[in-house]
Amino acid sequence: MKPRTRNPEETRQRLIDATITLVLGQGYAATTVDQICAESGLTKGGFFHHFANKEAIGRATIARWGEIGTSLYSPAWYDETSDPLVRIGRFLSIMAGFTEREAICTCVVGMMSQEISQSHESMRADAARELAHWTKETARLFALAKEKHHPAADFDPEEIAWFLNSLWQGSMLVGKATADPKMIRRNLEFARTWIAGFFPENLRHLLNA
Amino acid sequence: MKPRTRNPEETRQRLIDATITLVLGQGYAATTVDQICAESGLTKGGFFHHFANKEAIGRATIARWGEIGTSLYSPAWYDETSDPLVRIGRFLSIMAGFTEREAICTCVVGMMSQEISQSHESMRADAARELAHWTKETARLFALAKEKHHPAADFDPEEIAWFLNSLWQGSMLVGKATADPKMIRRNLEFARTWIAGFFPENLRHLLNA
Amino acid sequence: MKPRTRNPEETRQRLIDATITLVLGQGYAATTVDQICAESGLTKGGFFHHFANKEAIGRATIARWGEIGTSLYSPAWYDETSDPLVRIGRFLSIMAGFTEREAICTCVVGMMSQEISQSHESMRADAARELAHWTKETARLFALAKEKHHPAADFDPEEIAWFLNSLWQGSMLVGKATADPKMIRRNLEFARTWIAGFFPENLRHLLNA
Amino acid sequence: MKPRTRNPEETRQRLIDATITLVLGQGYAATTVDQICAESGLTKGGFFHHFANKEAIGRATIARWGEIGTSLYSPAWYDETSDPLVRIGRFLSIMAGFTEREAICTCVVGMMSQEISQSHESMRADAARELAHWTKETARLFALAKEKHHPAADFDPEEIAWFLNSLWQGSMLVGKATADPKMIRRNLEFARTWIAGFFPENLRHLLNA
DNA sequence: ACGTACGGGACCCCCCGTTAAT
DNA sequence: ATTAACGGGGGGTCCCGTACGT
Repeated sequence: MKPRTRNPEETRQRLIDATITLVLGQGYAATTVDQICAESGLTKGGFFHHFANKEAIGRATIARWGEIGTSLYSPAWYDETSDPLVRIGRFLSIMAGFTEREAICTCVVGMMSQEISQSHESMRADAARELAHWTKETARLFALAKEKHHPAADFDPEEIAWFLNSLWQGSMLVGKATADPKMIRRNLEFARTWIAGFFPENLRHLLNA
Repeated sequence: MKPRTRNPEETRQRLIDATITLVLGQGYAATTVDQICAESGLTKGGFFHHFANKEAIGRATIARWGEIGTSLYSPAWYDETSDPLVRIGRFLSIMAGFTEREAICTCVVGMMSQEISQSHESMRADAARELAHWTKETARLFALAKEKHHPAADFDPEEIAWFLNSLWQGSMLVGKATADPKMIRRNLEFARTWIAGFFPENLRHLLNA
Repeated sequence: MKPRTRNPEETRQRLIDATITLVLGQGYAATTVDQICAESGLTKGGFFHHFANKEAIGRATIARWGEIGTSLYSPAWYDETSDPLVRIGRFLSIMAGFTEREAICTCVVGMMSQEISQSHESMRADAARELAHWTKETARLFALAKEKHHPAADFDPEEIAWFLNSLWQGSMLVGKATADPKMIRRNLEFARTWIAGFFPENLRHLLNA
Repeated sequence: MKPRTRNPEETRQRLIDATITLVLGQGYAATTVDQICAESGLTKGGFFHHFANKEAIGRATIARWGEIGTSLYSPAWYDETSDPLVRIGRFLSIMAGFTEREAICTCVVGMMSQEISQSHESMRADAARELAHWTKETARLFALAKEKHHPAADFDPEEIAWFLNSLWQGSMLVGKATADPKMIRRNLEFARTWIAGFFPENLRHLLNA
């Protein structure tokens, strides 16, 4: 009966982190509030002090995953000193690295999108926002590259970014089902050479930095 | 109080079809046996006569989805009279057509993979098998094309097929979250030109048949 | 794991009877589905097979109480052979007898009305219907008496019946709070003499049969 | 984060007033401490500073309702200058007026009695005390009238008062269920003529003042 | 005096699965 | 082959009360 921490913000984080872990493993619907509580050492009474309902923590989890992604990709997205092509290359490498670092290579936003897009409109919108954010930042890299280096073939940065996003999400999905992370990396290498095709030959090596 | 049909096989199909509908809309975990019964006009007792448990119908649903896919793609996969490149082109068009025909463009296997791959090993294996089947048939087209037409650049048919599969799954996922099927079709067009790049220029028009 | 009875109608009755007991003791809101189950030897799974939700059994309980009342009052309400005044007198005696027979003299409909009339419209309507039924049957007795015996003072049978209903409900309420059933009987005797006042002196003895 | 008022007594009143509002609408059991806090703009901590538990505010609410009643009826109960019969008439008119003033014509004490009389002995006693107080003050009027005007028929002031109390409580109960306040007023008029019957004809007009 | 964070428990509902009956 | 009745056990929500700050 002792409040163990007097740090509500940290408790909130613990709850969200637990949710991330659980959702990555089994999805949103299969994740129960009890599990979240057990994982984060809280009781349900405590849980519902921080989140009005399960959907609330679902949305918070999506938002948190967005932040995690941003910090993961920031060496590519926000390093304004390097050449855009270098940053694109680094971006692909970050994703490839992700497949090696994590036990299960999955995306919370991707997982939840599938389950809830028809049934929980507000969560779907949240997920869509995160995907759009990812795409926008990625598209910005392509726009910069297009501006700086006259591309061999014209392209729309946004369309390329959506293509990459889809490939990435799908690769994680299929990779999880087949339990084959190597395939994910191969897909990313295909993407790298495909992107290279848009730029003059003498610059393509920048993508491999 | 009287059995309404004396056609058990049809009843089984009704149950599976109901499950497909429900899973496409809300995923596997959120789909309840009661909902399946309601959707197919049966009661619990009837359900458990045909399927030992929820997982059993899950597996049957995955298998059924595989059959649906096979019949969907068969004009491309099994038309041995046409040129492989024509069949590849047709294959892409079938997928593009799918985005227009269906209210929600989704794949049962893709959806279930996400949710159950860590928690239900046998279902994961089933899903993986279906994905592998898709890939194998698709890879066969690429192998035939490679055999018939000397490709401009070498490639591994299987790797290409996994790439396509991933892109397709990811496009459906992202398309559902963003509610943007046009993007799916754009992604498929990117794939078409990317594939074209592997073959000599004078043959590429075959992909657009 | 053995279904103890194969008599669903009886099970339903057991549930309703348990609800009556519990509601009489503590009201509707304080009565839990668990208590109802414990009292009737069923599990919650069983309960929700018979009733969609708590409100459903609430409504069934109101209806059942109406039936109980009807059979209680039927010697007065439906004995078409006796003089109306005799039947009115018998009616009052039935109520008075009720205060002696029952451990707690209370009315389910009256209790539930109080709690739910602002919050559960459909239940309120059910309760109102039962009260109106009671009044209608009672008013019919007064109408018969008025028709047969020219009353000393004119009166509206319905108004008298509502008055009696209110007095009866209020007496039970106050009697419960003060734990004084004798007061209820005194109130009913006041009512008897008040009613007597409407009829010629030489007939008044009929009310005391 | 700062105590908004430095007036604890007023806060206590706000809590009780909120409880009155809520109990009138939905009863005691259905009223939660959280609702009381929300209604009075306080938090749980504040609530439990003023009241040890839910029962404590229940008892305070009963007491407060008694005070409200006293001030409501004081023009009849405590105007020692007027004739007792005039005061009795006024008393009935006050009740009739209550049915017109209030959106829902209900009595907190009556409502709570029903719910808690079997389960919360101390609250039942409180409610009984309030009902007895009401009766005592009312009985005093009848005793005064009996003393001053030799009644046509003998009566026990207390018994009459309990009768009136029961009728009043029951009328509010039934009136709420049937959503018919006019009936309540009709019942009170019946009571008025019934009371009149105890006094000589030439004095009865005093009751209609 | 009052707010916030939390514990512990229960409430309603429902879910998956079994058994007996038809 | 299909149904109805029921068991057992969560699942999400909320409720009452406490501990601890301010």
